[in-house]
Amino acid sequence: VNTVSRALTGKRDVSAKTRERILVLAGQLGYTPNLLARSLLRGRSATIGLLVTDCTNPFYAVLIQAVEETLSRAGLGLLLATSTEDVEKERLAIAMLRERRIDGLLFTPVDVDAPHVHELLSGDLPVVLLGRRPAGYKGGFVGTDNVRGARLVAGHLLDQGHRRVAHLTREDAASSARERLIGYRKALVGRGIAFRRDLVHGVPPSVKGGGLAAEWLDARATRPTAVFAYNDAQAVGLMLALQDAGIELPAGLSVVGFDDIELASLVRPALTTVAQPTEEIGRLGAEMLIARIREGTRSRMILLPPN
Amino acid sequence: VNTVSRALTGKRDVSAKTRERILVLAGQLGYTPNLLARSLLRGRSATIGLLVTDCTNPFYAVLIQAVEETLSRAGLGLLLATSTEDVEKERLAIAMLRERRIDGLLFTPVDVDAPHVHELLSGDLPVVLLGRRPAGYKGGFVGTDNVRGARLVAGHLLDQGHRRVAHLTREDAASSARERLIGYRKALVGRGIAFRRDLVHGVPPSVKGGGLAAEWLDARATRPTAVFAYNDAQAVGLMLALQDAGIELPAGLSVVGFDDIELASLVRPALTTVAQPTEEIGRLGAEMLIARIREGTRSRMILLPPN
DNA sequence: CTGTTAGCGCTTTCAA
DNA sequence: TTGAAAGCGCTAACAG
Repeated sequence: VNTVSRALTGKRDVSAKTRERILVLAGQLGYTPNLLARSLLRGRSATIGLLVTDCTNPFYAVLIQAVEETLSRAGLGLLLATSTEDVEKERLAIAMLRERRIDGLLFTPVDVDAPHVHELLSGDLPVVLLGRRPAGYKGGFVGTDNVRGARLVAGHLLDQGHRRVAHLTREDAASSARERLIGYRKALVGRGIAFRRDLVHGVPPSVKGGGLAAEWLDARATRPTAVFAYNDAQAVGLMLALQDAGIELPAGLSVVGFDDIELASLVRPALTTVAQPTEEIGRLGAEMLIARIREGTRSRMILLPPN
Repeated sequence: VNTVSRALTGKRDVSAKTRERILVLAGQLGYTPNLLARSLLRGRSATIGLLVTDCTNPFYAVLIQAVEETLSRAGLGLLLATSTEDVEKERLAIAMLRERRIDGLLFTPVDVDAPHVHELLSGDLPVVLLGRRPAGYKGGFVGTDNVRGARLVAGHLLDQGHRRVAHLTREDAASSARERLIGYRKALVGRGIAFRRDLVHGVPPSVKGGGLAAEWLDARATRPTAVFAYNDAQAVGLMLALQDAGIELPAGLSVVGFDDIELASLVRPALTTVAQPTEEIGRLGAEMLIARIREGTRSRMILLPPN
């Protein structure tokens, strides 16, 4: 048994003849090593967990793809789980992944302040957070500089002369929403314009949410001249609702988004938006986790500039 | 050790008092059962593999989400791999999944006639194919009735009076493309219109591919009055290329697609298309595989009607 | 009801 | 260079 093991894993102390014989036979018999047994012994499963909120979201779809490619190049497997923005489902998913003894976890928390997230981050499992992080967190993280991105794109509207710029946000606990709100505020304040709470409105971060925002706009006495949406899906939903109501864009309302998903370039007029380096987030996150697991490299915070 | 195992897995022969003591202690110690060890013993890993070509494609994104939710409800893990439409990467991915001893595989082959696919399908691992299948295959499959869908949507164009209807296809070995071509042909022949090879053109199944198709159209002497695209991405790419060239739609050209991805409803004019019941494909595929693994139910072919 | 033993397939250590 | 033995954490079978 031992000699076979040594031959197949390419160790030195096997004669060329024996190795040859073993490899041929293994091929004929269709032998596939059992990684479960190896993992049990070594205490490492060569498998990474990825826990996101929703694969359907194009941002996560791209992220998953980038992570998968990076891991597979490193010979690691990918256990995927989704929380569908549900804290309880997230808790169960983490338990499921831990039972399977993942070597590390890439994770987008639903609520960065949930107790089980805190527990996870102070535990032994190597974790790299993607895109969302608790305030004051010092561990591994890769994400977009949301504050900067929001300031950029909201500032763009202001620089075009808009003074009543509304901001669509989301109502759940996503840290990205808080950060984009801060950037929006900074853009205003930096230009000496007062921040007005009543120009901020929370809707779901989806095309449908954008549609709801159109109703909110309609119900207001003085209409904003521009809107900075939390993400592209909202922005497109808003644009379409307005266009379908016969409003000409961008004359009737200027809209900017966030994410630069493919869709942003496919609507007309094309959506002005700020790009998250999504692929890079996935790749760097996976690489950071691999370095942590293999070399024990301490994980850092990487804030990528938006574009 | 045994008593602890029995208590945690909820077996009967443990006194209530002992069980209580064990559960409390396990909680305090943060004990998580090691599924690798259990799997090694039982010969089942409680984990399913899902091998798709590309997570970025919205069709697969929805599929992955549906599969994940079905599996997690059944207490199963999901090992995800992607082939990026590359046959060799696909072969390696299958080996990777087998090493990890998945209990079954949900699979979208790049090329249904590749030797390693044949080998896989005649092996012992329970497999359910999604969306694509080899000719004459008799095992587990869930997919859309592409022939019927194509006939439906191409027929729609013909019924509107179009006579020169072109078909965009893809050039690789995807069985879905062959089937949609057959449906297109049937729609023509059923109405007594001759099939013309020169009205069929292969481009990549993406927005960009649709853009290429616009160039192909321009280069033709007599222009088709309508186009049936392989999928929505192609259709949208074509529409945008024409619109950006100043052509009015649908007056200048009628376009229909296939898939009914979200994007189809977000372009203007909204794209006429035929819906694949994507979520259902994912859910039924996963359920079929679970039934096969747990009850030994023989897997069938399920051809879902398009919409 | 509880404890002991064996063994899943592999790799590490040590002996031949 | 090869083989034998031990043990990773768990559960099935059986003894107490």
